[in-house]
Amino acid sequence: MRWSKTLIPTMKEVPSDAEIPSHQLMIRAGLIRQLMAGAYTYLPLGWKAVQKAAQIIREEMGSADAVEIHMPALQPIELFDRTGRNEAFGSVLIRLDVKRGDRDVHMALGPTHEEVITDLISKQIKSYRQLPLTLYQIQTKFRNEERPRFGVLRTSEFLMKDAYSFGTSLEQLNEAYDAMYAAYCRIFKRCGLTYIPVEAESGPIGGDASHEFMIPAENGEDHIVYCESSGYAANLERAETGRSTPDLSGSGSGAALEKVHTPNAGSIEAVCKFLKCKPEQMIKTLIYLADDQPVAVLLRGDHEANEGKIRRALEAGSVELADETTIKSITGAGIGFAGPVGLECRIIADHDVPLIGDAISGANETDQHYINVNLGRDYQLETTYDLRNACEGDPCPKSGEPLKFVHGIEVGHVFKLGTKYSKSLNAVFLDENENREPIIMGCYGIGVNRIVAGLAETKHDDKGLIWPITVAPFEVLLIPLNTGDEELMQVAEKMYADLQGQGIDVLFDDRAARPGVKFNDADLIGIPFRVVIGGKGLKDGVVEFKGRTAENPEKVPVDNAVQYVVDQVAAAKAELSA
RNA sequence: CGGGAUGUAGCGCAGCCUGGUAGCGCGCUUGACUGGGGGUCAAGAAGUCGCAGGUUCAAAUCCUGUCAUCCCGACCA
Repeated sequence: MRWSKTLIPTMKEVPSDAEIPSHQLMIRAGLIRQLMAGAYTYLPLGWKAVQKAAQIIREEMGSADAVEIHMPALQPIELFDRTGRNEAFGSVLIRLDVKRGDRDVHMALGPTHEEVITDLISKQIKSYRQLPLTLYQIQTKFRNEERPRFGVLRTSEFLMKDAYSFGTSLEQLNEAYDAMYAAYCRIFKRCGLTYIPVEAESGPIGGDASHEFMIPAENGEDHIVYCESSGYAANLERAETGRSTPDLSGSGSGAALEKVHTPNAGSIEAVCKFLKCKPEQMIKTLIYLADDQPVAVLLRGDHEANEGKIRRALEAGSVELADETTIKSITGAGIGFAGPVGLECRIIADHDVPLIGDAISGANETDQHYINVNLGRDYQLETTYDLRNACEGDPCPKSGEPLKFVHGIEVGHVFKLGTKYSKSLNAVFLDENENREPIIMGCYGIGVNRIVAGLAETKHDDKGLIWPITVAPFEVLLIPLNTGDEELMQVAEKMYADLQGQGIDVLFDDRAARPGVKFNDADLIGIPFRVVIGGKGLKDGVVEFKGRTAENPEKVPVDNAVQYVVDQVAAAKAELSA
């Protein structure tokens, strides 16, 4: 491709709307332009990078025996009604009511494709002999994000690879899952990404049924909890702690329980300000409804409740925070004044609660708190659970070493779905004994845009992008320094043609711009290899070859240059092969 | 959806407080010089000051409303 024939609008200045490096660089390097909040046009360089990532995904899906199809973005709302997700998606689902003659057609722009593909399979698969099967597509997904942000990392319209596996048994599901997991590792390695597979919230199947693939990055929205010595890694929702139930015989100094007036102090923060104490000194009492039964959950004041853990501890199907009426009827007080002392409902506590001596808690009376609350004397516990989000420094569940935290960008998610969709959409097969069974499904997503944005976010220096050769929009940037020099241009044109002839993806900077402009643009757009043809070098019969991150260029004889570049490109690719 | 900020030329910004001819840098066009890390000189083009209403002799500037974008939070199958 000739620079003069394509559109690469590079920018010297940082756009004011872009905060994080990937957003700034993708705009400055001419990869993307914003149309509106959460919707971006991919310009030639950006789109080529996306296509290269997509091609790697296709190759690895193929190796894992997944087959590509293409499903509509337009989907009938009725399918979402059948799975209950019309309601569950809420405002995230973009609904369209379209007139056709005298009737309204209700549809949605697909936020994902479980419904569509399960519907397809329910009609096409009848026998266990047709399974297992894994299908995938690369499609634009539409989600009405409440708050699109971080450039291309969170948008309302994005390109996703989604694969779905269909099997007759858990064994088949596990095989498909493992194949996808392995394929994902190969994909992200080939894309040159630094990634961590982490355990994620797994829903109804439990166990190791879900992993997310994260790119560690300061600006990532997800929180990863990990342990260096055991290799344990999980997202914050999922991460367990290695804490255990402490001594439950009693706590505190023996100071007398005392009720204090705390007017309008219904939050941890307000109570701390009023009583001049720290949140760590408080017992936070949250009233939940677990399968419609009220339960009080005790946590240390500075800790965050984890509803997944609470649900599992209670062995409940669903848990949600109780409404104000329920709280009043159980505690006898307004919101913010619940406490364990004298509370007449089931109470479960986090491991850290018994360790708080002379604690402060609500008195189950509006505008009243207790101080010097102690286990054994003032309230009782039979055991404790892990009910809160992990904190930095908590013991690792495997090694007991302190857990560390890092932010991450989620680029992939593999998930064992089970029969949620096959049951609601009647996707069943006939087994060997003529029994009708629901198909067991898995789903596996990759955010294609996020591969590109994640690379931009994590692979750059102060001059610009640094692409891995596999995803780089071009492999080689060929720069003739003086386009007015006919002799030089003849050499350059020949090299351009020869490199293309060797299968090298080369961008030819044929602009009549000054060297400084070309060099700075070259660094900004981050093509892995740069070949410079200049008048001085040519007199000595050499051109300059430089890797994007190399300190200095190497001089290569003109006659060997093409072969040299071909070898370097091959070597760089080999380094990233899975 | 709560909190905060910003809309002036393609990009980055000043001007607004204290109303009175629309500014700067980069980029763009033309010409000359120049030619290995965003060069110099000269001459240009380009803006309904986000939009609507109001106050005023007069509004980029003051007032009201509205739209858009960004940031923090809530949300994110």
